[in-house]
Amino acid sequence: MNRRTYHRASEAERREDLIAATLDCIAEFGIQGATVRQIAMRAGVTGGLIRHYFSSKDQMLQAAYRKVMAGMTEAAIAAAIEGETARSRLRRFIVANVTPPVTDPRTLSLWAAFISHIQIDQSFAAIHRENYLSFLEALETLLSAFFVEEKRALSPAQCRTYAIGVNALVDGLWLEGTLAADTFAEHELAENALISVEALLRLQPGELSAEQR
Amino acid sequence: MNRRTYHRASEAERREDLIAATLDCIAEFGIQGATVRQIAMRAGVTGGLIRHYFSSKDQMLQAAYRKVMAGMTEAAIAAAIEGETARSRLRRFIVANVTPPVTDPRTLSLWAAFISHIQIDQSFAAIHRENYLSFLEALETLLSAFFVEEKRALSPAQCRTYAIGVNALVDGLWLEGTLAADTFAEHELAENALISVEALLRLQPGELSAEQR
DNA sequence: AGGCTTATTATACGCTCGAATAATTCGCGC
DNA sequence: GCGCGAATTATTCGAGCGTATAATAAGCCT
Repeated sequence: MNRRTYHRASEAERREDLIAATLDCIAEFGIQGATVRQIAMRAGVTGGLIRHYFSSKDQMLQAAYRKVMAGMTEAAIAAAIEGETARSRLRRFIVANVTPPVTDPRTLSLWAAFISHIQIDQSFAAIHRENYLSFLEALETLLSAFFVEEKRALSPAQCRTYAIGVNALVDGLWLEGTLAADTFAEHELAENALISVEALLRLQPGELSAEQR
Repeated sequence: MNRRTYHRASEAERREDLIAATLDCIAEFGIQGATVRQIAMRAGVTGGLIRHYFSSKDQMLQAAYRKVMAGMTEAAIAAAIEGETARSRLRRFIVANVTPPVTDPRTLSLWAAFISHIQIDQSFAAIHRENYLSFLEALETLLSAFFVEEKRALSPAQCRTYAIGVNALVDGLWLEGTLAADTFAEHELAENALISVEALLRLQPGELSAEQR
């Protein structure tokens, strides 16, 4: 009757491990293949432990969804705040969203798996909405600061319209660039993104895309 | 021992029914809920029949994926060819892609479910690639004809870059508009799409978006 | 150092899954 | 109108699912 020896981990640590394992399984085998047993094996524990940390498998999936979305927006925002001017911050934000690690087949696969569950489970819809709005707001803030810096007057409504358009463009390029990654060279996508955004905002060519000003 | 009475259908008819039932199940219960038994029940047959028409459940899923994608592109192309000028055809194509039935939560849910399987199963990747390229080509053709009509010289490379950008924008607006449908009024999205595309192509305001010219 | 809490393992249960096979009934060709 | 091929149903199988519960060992506290 030799039981497995094991290590007692802290709650935060263990939860994180389980969520990471969940994402690994979804990315590798799809949401169908992310079974309690597979996830537990990946995390190096036995299946029963999952129910000790999450009241159901579904709750664990929701936590995993939050993790994916947080990772994506945080990466972009982290890149943005490094910029010194509003122009640079906007530029960095856009580029980060069409550059690894955000453009990553695994990330896309995870994102899509959860998106397809929005219709089925309202809890996922709420998580999506939360993240969508916060992303849109971040973009709107960057845009508005940029226009102030450029001394260009812009109504809030106009700014919002721009934010929606830029958001769509960035999302779309992210999709294209990740799904057809082999079609685009590394920075080709980023260049296209900057040129497209500056056109969208009716800026002068180079006003946003040029390396230095 | 009363067996169910049944109707012998033609192969094409039966396959179509089964695929439609498959999509219904995926949309309603997710890809996890699209089980052989559920699908069969939805189609009004028994489970065994599926294996009579498809060598495996996976093959049926692939056929279903093709169906979804074909439906989306066909709807947009059908709208486009009704236009009398190149401008009108481009305009119609764009609007169709951000208007029902293309912008439909069910369609999005199906699309996302399959996208998330691209990484897992190469067969799905091939189907995606096929459709992406054909969509991009259709868009490129429309754009190129439009620029000819406008007597604006454009290198093929420039045209391709535009096609990639417009494709991204349309995809992104489709995503946003469907996922946050309640945020946008019916034609708000279409208007935004036209205005954004005309900015992207560096056209004069109204050159594409205005109702009449 | 030894007891107590509890994180973790182990095992079992009832259900549903995709697939295979056998039995039946439909409907076309003659 | 009947026989025969094949479309369809019915039934079965082993595997794997999520969950529940009991047994166990890890490691902090005093």
